[in-house]
Amino acid sequence: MDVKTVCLGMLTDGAASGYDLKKQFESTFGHFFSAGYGSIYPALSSLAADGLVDCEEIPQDGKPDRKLYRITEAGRGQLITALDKPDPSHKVRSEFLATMWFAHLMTGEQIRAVLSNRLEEIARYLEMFEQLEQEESADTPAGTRFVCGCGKTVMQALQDYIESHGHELTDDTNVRLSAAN
Amino acid sequence: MDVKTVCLGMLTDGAASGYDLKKQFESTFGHFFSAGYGSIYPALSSLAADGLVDCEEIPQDGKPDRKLYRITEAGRGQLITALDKPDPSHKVRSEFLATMWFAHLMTGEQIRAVLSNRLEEIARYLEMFEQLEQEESADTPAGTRFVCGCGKTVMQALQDYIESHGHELTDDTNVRLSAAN
DNA sequence: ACTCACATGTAAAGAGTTACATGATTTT
DNA sequence: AAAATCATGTAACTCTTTACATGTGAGT
Repeated sequence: MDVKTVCLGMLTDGAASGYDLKKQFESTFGHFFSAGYGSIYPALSSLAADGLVDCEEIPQDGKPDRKLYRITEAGRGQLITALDKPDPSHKVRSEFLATMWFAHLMTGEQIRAVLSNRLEEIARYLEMFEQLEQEESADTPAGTRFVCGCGKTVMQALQDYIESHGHELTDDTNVRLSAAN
Repeated sequence: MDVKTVCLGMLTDGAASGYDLKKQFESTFGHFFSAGYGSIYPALSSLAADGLVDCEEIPQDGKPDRKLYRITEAGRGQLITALDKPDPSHKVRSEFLATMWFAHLMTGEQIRAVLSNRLEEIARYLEMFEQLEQEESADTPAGTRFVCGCGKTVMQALQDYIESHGHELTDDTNVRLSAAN
């Protein structure tokens, strides 16, 4: 599943512009799938060229025309086909964990900085999840609840782990540093 | 931090070949940083060209010469510089979660297949973590323990969440399907 | 007989990120 | 006065993935 397919899926929620989709990539999708304008705009153009979405141009003054995209029947069919894969990937690419793997080559100060920055980002995500939960209503799709629930659970587990085991990294480094001096 | 830097870091553990590094990418690093031969071999060549690693060619019969790489002092310096970033990224790209977001467009059968495949992969990782824990000794670096601990904790949280909330996805779909028929 | 492990590498293709280019309106 | 929001898009660059290319030896 690429950016094109995710955009197509987002449009099942209603018509939207590339700018609108970007906001969704930053908020709700942010913790598991990111995309920038450089992927989104070409994706929408390509979907339109394939007849999977329709585009309505809405003139505006002072800004470029707003392009409102709507999924077509063909697009819906294509999306349902794309969703029919029994083993979708789930990939993590973490410079954070790679860095921590080599913690013995760092100073305690460096490690603490990395850890505290990570905790800050986790806290930002957790705040977002809590806000999303408050906005939830009876017609919030089960998929949305599930994915946000996964995100919240995983972030909390990570937060707990860093808070309870992070010190082991700096303790060890300090031992090594004092032994070396 | 790219594949080159991670390879450099792996070599602080002792000399290794590209083939050896690949095995480490598949096992211990597998859950947070992956790389194939197509990235590893060019990375090692490039590191050697920059004098960050030395290469010793060991003739073998029937197989290509084994190329044993060792990190140099320059390489160690470069690695320590690369590690000095206070905010390393931690990115997830999950087709799995994207698929589940759109669960209302899928059948209960499709959803159950996706969920059970995900649980199987999680179980494989958890088995690996347990085996690694048994192999741990007093001189296992703190970084290794920490990263594996993170992985195990997060995987368990995800497993628990899927097991306790997965049915909400299929329940909802069944309601929708029977309402539609 | 077949498959797995060992062992290296290249080349093309695919995908995404970053930087650039432009510019009005609203909020701080 | 500065920064953020709205709004679109391209082009170059970086990086990874996949497919190809080759071949032995050991285990099942």
